[in-house]
Amino acid sequence: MTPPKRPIEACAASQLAELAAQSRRVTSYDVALVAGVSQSAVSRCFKPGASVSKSTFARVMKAAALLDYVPNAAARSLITRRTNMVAVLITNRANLYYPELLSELSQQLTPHGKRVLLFPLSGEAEAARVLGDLWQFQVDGVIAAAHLPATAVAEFRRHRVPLVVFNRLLDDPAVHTVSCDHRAAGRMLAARLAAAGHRHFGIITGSKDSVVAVARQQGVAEQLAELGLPAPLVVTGEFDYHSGASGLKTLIARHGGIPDAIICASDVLAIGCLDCARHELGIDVPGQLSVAGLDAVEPSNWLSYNLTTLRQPMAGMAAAAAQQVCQLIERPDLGATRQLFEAQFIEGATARLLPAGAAMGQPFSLAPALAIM
Amino acid sequence: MTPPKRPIEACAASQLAELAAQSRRVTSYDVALVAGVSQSAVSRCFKPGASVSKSTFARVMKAAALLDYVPNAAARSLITRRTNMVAVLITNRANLYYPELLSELSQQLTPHGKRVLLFPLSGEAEAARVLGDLWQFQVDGVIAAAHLPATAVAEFRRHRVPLVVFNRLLDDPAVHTVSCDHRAAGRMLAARLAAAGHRHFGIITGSKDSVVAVARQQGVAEQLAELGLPAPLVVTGEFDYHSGASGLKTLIARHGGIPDAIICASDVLAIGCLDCARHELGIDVPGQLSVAGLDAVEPSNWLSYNLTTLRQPMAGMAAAAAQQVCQLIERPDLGATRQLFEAQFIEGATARLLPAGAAMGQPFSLAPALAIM
DNA sequence: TTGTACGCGTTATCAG
DNA sequence: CTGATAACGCGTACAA
Repeated sequence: MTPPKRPIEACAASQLAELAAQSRRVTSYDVALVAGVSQSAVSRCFKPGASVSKSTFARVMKAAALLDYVPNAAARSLITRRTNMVAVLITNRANLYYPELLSELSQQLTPHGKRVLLFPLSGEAEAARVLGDLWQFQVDGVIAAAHLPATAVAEFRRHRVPLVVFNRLLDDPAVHTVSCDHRAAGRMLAARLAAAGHRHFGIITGSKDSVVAVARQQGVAEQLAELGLPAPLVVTGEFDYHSGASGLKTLIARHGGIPDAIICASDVLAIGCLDCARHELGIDVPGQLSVAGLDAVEPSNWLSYNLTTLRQPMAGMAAAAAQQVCQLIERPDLGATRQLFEAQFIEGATARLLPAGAAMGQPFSLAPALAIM
Repeated sequence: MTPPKRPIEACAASQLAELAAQSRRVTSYDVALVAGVSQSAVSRCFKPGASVSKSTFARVMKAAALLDYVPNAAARSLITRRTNMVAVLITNRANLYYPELLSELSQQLTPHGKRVLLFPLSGEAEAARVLGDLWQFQVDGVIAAAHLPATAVAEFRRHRVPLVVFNRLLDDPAVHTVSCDHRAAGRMLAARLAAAGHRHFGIITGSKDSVVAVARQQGVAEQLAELGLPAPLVVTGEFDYHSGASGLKTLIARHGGIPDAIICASDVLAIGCLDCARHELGIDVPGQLSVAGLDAVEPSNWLSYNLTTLRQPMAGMAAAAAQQVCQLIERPDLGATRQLFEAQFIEGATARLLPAGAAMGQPFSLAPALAIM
């Protein structure tokens, strides 16, 4: 195959014509023909760090540009066994309440050359079908920010797909995990509120299949028990604004009055509770009632709310998950790690609190509940 | 290749051992060997609507299950020229303010057997690199909910990738589009406010590269001009809560007092403006000032705000975009369509308004501005 | 209905 | 540094 005497442009034009006639797509072979080199030379030009001479590289790139050639990822991954895709399993809830999660994950994966393939999970029943799809795509790794059926982890292992579980702690310790320590967060919040003298706690939570909410609730209950305080009243609804309001009313009815503090399993619940207390029931928050959320979504720090809550370091967690899955893709046999992030306490103004650091042995007017400690 | 006399399970076990030894992955050929059929028979079993006998189908499926076989999408798409992936180009802004967009798109594409491959765009500079990546993946189609560079549309055409542009109207009429009619929405809002007697308008908008915001602002300005009202004062900031507050202060300074109505280019801006007016400046809304948003994100209908705003029918728009791109994938030569959706007016309680329908010729105490009409 | 043979577009190996 | 050749795993005419 001697280099054609005709100028490369003319050569490209005739090649394009032939391509159109046969309705083929542009391949590395076409580029090779136009550039007057072998097909493997073209391939090498598109592989970073391959050994190609300056001059052939230039010819090939020019030909490629003329023909609008791009390497076909499907063909490439057939042989490299890399698709450069990472699957993200995500529930609609996570999608709605942590919009930054997906952006962060994508942003963090891009520099590694990976793209996000989205697998939304609405219900548990869907999981099986979705996983079936998942294997077909031969993704390099998976980040699961959704509830997985019990058998799923074993399946990932069988199919040898690296898995990083996000924001939930499975029983299986051999699973790579990046999560906020929701139980510790619940404990911290309960401790801060108890220290400020609250005795009677209510909890408003969303549907029970949220592992995150359950862990938080556990933390709260544990801490209260250890402090010798009465067990919290628990009301379960959905995770929406309306459930915060109805939860508050139910709690008041069940407790026979306004409890001291209400902890909500999400900020949206807390805001619903807060609005209902202030605007509907005329309750003074935090004078008569302390309300705390758990999430620190954006509206929680708006002036109208200024919610007492806990912030998950979402960006950092997403970055860690991305990092972790990429590492796992390079070295699949790495031992399982559990990265636990600490929630950050946001004081806000919807709960009565002692100044930070005042809880321990300060000469402060201690509330009755503290005397028990 | 006669069917082995050994039970299929034993056959599968030895095959698996061999696979592990060579660290190959399970292929249709392995399944064929275990099931005692040809490779193409296996292929047919995984193609819906192919002609396979009941008995071979059963044998193949059993063998496949024993080996954990799934067809390799990369290899398949090499032949079929379908990757079953749809790229979604999305800005971080859209990601944050319309979290339901991605869920809806995924949900709507799933029944068509398509999955979403995510391409987030932070800045315009990134677009070129992202597009380069995009072609490699050979996606079946693209939904663009981000600003595209002027040359991009031509590139899509050259690469023969079906494109649906979401929520922005390009000049090129030959581009398939699904969008809310933002200009009409702006006009409607301005008209309603003008009808209720507002004369002096302010606009708080986000950065200028949001086509959506620009279109809305145009609509407002046009309508006011047609009604013979003074041109609105415009303040540009970011799209966040804080910019709403600072925008309000700037507007008051520039107007030399409180304007009659402020229209914000997004609900978050409006809420920032509202909170600042009420909590910081002590302005009575809507008594002294009407505030309107443009988006109807979830917080806008919370009791503390109850914002006057316009809702985009996001779910419907997402469904239409998904539908459109799928249709285009089947028939790429379809003529360009522009689907325009109408925004829904949400009265709320942050703007003084006439009862709906009262604007035209009703015996109503007309405000001064209306006399001009 | 089933099997044979080939091609999809690339990367990897190896000899020159 | 370059080119021939062999995979990669599957779908699909075509013949049986």
